[in-house]
Amino acid sequence: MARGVNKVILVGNLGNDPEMKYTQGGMAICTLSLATSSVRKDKEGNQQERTEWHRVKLFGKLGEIAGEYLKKGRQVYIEGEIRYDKFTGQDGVEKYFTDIIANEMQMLGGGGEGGGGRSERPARPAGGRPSGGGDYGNRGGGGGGSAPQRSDDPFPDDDIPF
Amino acid sequence: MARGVNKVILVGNLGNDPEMKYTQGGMAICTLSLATSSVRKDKEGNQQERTEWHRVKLFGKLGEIAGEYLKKGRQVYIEGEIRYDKFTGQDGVEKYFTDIIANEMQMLGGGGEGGGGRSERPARPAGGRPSGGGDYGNRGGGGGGSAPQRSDDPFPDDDIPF
Amino acid sequence: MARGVNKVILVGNLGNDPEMKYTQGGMAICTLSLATSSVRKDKEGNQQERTEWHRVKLFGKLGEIAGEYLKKGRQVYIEGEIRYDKFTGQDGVEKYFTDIIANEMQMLGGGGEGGGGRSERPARPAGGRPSGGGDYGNRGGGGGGSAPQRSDDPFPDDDIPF
Amino acid sequence: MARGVNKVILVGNLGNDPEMKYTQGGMAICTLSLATSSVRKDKEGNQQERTEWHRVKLFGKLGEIAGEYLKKGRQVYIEGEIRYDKFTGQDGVEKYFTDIIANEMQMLGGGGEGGGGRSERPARPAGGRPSGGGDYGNRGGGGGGSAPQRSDDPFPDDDIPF
DNA sequence: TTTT
DNA sequence: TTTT
Repeated sequence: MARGVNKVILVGNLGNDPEMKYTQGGMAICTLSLATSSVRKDKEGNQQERTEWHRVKLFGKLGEIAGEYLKKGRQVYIEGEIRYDKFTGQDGVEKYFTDIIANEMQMLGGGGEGGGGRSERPARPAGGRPSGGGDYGNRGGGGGGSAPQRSDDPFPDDDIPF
Repeated sequence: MARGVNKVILVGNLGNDPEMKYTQGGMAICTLSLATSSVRKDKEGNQQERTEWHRVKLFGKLGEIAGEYLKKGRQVYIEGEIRYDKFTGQDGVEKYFTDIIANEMQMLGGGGEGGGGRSERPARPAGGRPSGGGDYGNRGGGGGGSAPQRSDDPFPDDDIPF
Repeated sequence: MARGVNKVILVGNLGNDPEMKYTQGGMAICTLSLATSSVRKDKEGNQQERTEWHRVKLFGKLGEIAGEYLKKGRQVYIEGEIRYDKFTGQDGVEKYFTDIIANEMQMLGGGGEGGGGRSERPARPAGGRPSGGGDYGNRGGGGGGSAPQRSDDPFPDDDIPF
Repeated sequence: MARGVNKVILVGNLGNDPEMKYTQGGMAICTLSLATSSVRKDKEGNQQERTEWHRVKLFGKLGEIAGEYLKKGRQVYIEGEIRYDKFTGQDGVEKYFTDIIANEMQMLGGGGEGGGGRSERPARPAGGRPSGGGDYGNRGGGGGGSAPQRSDDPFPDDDIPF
């Protein structure tokens, strides 16, 4: 449920390979550094390029897929929401972070499913449980089997003609 | 899962009260007629208004909420996807329909929960099944509530669009 | 200006080469056939694929770029709005069309600028005037030269820090 | 022009009246504090509400309209892009800011044009220049010059924060 | 058929 | 700091 809309849509390229972490419960947390750039003219009429680097987080099953298939340089579509966080460091200084919490991801430019091949990174650490379960960032995360790559399903029940 | 992105975002006003139907399995199908209009200048520089009427469908729990709380004239935010359908009438003529299949809905302009009050329309026909937990939009679904249910012909009435 | 929001975001692949037409005033009208598909499980648990074919129109400068650089099979990002039209044929039968009127386009998957090379299609017919002018579908469409590939500019004036 | 997509869509309520500033050139800069909140269940199954406060900036004509018509508490639709900035304070400490740069705005919930009445704040400071035609959002702009341009290396690699 |  |  929501009071309001907080939606982000990004198409960009990865500046680095994905970074993987796992919660104690074994849930994947994948962090991407994603560049979107645009060109405009400044006051003197010169071309000016500006790049925004987005910190994108993908949780659970979606994070695992991202960690397996994405690599530095790849182009990706991300849909999610903005989350602002504040931490106070040991030095007592407050630090602010802005993350994009993804709820959908699409690899672009071909190579979709098997395309470039999986990375060598292990998909999950020993001891992790089969994901899916106790998600806390990923809305939905289909309990069951398949890997929908999206956590919104417009068809809640399945007796809909398809 | 998806190969591609098909996303629609609408903010508009209802031209009529929602229309409710139910599958044999008891799933709600709510249809909205939603207006979005824009003004531009034509070649002569005159203000020209144009209104698009979107046919929006909401299924399941989301459809029930829409049917209960929305009314003619209300402003609403819809997120969903475009679906094109073709039916051949008894006269052999093909008919084309474009629907927006909603996966998120937000009532706008206050009155959200108790606001204008529920409509008098019955929320569900006799025999319908109870409809699970309370959540706008249906990211995820799964987990808690109602079980999927089979119906032999999910769309008994639906060879009559509109 | 608008009373409401009517926004579409698509990522898909072209089913065909772009079709080009030109108004009497010389403005380009480019039509794309764009596929977005999704996979779900039906009631029996089988994978079911469904593809939507969107008819996308790009006007003016944006249409010329599309006509030059896009080709059958290419993946593209489109942002625009839905427009419903009704025509009555010579047989007296009403026909309905749904178009996506693009206001932004991004070629995906590399090959952006020079990528696969321009198509052989002429960019503009003899006698056409240098485009840009008499737009009727394209909001904005910079009168003069430049090729912004987007018609929204968040920086209306240029004394903005960049 | 853009290499990538950086798009934000927000529907929320203003936490305060808009703040207006003006550049030396007289261009308006309107800053909004916009709340979007969502409710989910935490691990214990309790309802947890979380609110994000977005800092939204609107420039030029759009900023003037926002400054005149918006007020604390009003609900608004914003479309724009994310911009990350870093400033170094006089104390030598780096500070990070995330702004949403709006390119479209829609007041929601009625009261659109004359609704609540204009605020008492002056619309523009003395010396400001007049600010062009009247249109919400600013599709269009453009006019001027240059051709698309390639940048040699769009991805200067990995001097990326985070 | 809505809304401002 | 908003809203329901």
